[in-house]
Amino acid sequence: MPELPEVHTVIEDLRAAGLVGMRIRGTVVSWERTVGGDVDVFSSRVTGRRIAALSRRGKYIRADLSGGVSLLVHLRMSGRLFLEEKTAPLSGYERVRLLLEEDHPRVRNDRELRFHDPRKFGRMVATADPGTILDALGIEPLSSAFDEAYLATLLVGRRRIKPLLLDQTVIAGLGNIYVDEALWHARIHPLTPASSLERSEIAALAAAVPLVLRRGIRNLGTSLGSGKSNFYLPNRATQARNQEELAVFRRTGLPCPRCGTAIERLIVAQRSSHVCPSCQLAPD
DNA sequence: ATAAGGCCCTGACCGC
DNA sequence: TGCGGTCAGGGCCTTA
Repeated sequence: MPELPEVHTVIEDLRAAGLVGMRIRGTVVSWERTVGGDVDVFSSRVTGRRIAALSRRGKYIRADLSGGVSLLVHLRMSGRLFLEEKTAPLSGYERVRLLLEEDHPRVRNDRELRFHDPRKFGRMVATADPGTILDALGIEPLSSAFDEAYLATLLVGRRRIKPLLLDQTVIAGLGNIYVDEALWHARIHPLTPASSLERSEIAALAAAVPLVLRRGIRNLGTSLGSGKSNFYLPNRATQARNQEELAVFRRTGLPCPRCGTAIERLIVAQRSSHVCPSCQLAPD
């Protein structure tokens, strides 16, 4: 599911639900690998600590806990976070549950943060040194430092543009959806060598990336798949509506919103990619 | 640095 | 209904 806009939405949901300020009074881990393999170490690092702040870095959710510990959550393909009453029924897909209590105004301990993850790819890591993980990430594409000049420096000597944009150590937060959308906006084919982009194309891409991300955030994320049993919904599932504004992603055979040509699908870096063959000309 | 392929996992969906 | 193949929004690892 989640790329930058979806992770952003999840964090906003948790903040609005009152997660910041709550204290972790215990854990229930039912899939050890989610927490890095050692349940006791994980539990002892987080138990008793207060959630002091929530933030995002790339596709990571970062919860800073009291005592200098940070909890890093990566949702990968199917992870979701729910702040729920402890009496709410379990789905069977909860891999980690953080039992919570509220300090104020009077102590309640009837809620828990549930990490729901059918495919078990997600991770929840407790560490005193989050920089070890987060410092490896590239630039935040919504920061003011991400501009045409900076993007140009990332492209020098590099090969195909799409794998470059998906590389989290280069730019942090883009995934398959928003890369395809940004390339369509900039009229760049995903196989184009990054080092061959012209100045005008770099400028277009530098504008398209934040454009598609901000639109995604405004729309509360993209929710794909159909029907009731969609595993890939962000928390505000019923409100996510960016899928209605996608130009090319998973729109194979449908008309390009700009020129009407049928959208085509191809594989780039083992990921499905979607292009308008008229707007995005393939390299030689 | 780059690219391919395997792997981690489960569920939805489609054709037979 | 069952079975097998394909696909999935991510990322890590190994091999050329």
